[in-house]
Amino acid sequence: MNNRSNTRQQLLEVSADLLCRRGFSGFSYQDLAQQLGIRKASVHHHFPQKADLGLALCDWTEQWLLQGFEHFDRQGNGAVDRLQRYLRASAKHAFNGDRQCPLSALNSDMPQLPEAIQERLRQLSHTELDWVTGVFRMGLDNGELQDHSPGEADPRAMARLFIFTCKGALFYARLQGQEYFTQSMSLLLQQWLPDTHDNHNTATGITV
Amino acid sequence: MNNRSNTRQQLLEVSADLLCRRGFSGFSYQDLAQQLGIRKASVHHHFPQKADLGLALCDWTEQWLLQGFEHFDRQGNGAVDRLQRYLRASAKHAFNGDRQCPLSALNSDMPQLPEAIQERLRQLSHTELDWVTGVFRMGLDNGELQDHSPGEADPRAMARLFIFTCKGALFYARLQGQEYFTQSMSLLLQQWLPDTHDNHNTATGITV
DNA sequence: CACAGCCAACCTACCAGTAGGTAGGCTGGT
DNA sequence: ACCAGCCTACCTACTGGTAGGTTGGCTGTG
Repeated sequence: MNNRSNTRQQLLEVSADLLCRRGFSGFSYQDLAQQLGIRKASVHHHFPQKADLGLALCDWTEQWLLQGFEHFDRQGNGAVDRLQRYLRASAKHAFNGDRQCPLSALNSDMPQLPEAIQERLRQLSHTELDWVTGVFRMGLDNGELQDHSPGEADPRAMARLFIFTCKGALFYARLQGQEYFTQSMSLLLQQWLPDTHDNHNTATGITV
Repeated sequence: MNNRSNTRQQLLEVSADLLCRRGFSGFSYQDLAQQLGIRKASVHHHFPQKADLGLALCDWTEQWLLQGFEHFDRQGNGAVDRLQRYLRASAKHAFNGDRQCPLSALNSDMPQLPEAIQERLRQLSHTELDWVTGVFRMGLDNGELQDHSPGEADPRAMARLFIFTCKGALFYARLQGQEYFTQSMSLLLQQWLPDTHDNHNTATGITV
């Protein structure tokens, strides 16, 4: 029984893991070969240049993201619940093994990446932003969320702030303590909950 | 006239710049030597191991931070103005030359850094958090800021959220567009402004 | 003053290790 | 016969780091 290029898939999965742990320039073909028990030249057979692997990792990441979003949409009940699932998944991914999200990882050494990957990366972050924006729009529409700022609420701006904060918190919480990720995201979400009496009841408070 | 170890200072400055642009493992002694017009071995004379340079960079960064904070304290008028100065300085640093803040840069390749540097890094992020916390406490005390969430306002939690968001926004705005940094930080700050009629007047709105 | 000694700062020349990448050969399934 | 998949063997470039030598300015001492 041959693996019928199972190896390629395994390479992608190991790469994705190493990417999150050490960044794109933080792992080598040697690392990949070692973990799969093959030789370095064999890795080059599947991904001739490391840039090819980079592109493939972008595709892999996109699938990973979309699969997550689909899951949150299926299981989630309303906007706030979806966001909380997103946050819980993010925290689990990051803190089980000291990883970053693959997007942040690629973003880290973006300046020295080929232009093709940079463009793909912009596209990826757009995909994520689109989903979160959709969730915020849903929350604003059904009254789960509201923006107390003057003017009309802008779900895209809120989503952007949400993502920026989430990524920053994941990043810094590795250093300062995981509990601060939860704390910060709760504090952010709190401020978008509508003003109700229940809001002062911890039972309905945001718990990520 | 000898430089009387001017070289060491220059090495630190070039290192700090390269750190922000490419991360700690993203530049080499060869790079430093080239930029100063000396040989690689001479760099080793000043910093025998790269870890020594790392530690020295932490000290350098601390001075850089403290100097900035002192500046904001002297020039700033109240809490919100201080925060805005902090944000403007951050944006200027980051977007003039596609740099990260040195703390984020070190944080990026933290896992593969020696323990001594990791500890120093925790200390550094504490220094930053302390200053921002102080500013938030000032703002809460003098009524410039308020937290609409239930329970007593926690200036440290607010400061943490502020910093996380700022770092995340700096990081992601390189990819998505600088203007979103300003937009997001404004949106965050807006929600901590007290509810006044003026708040609906754009003239007194937050502009970073 | 002259001179010896010291030392920071720099140099050339090297090391082992690893990076990404290539050339070409073997093998087993279709 | 073909070819994906894997191999050995190799390349160049570069990494952090070391050994050992040269220079030239400061210093204390006769």
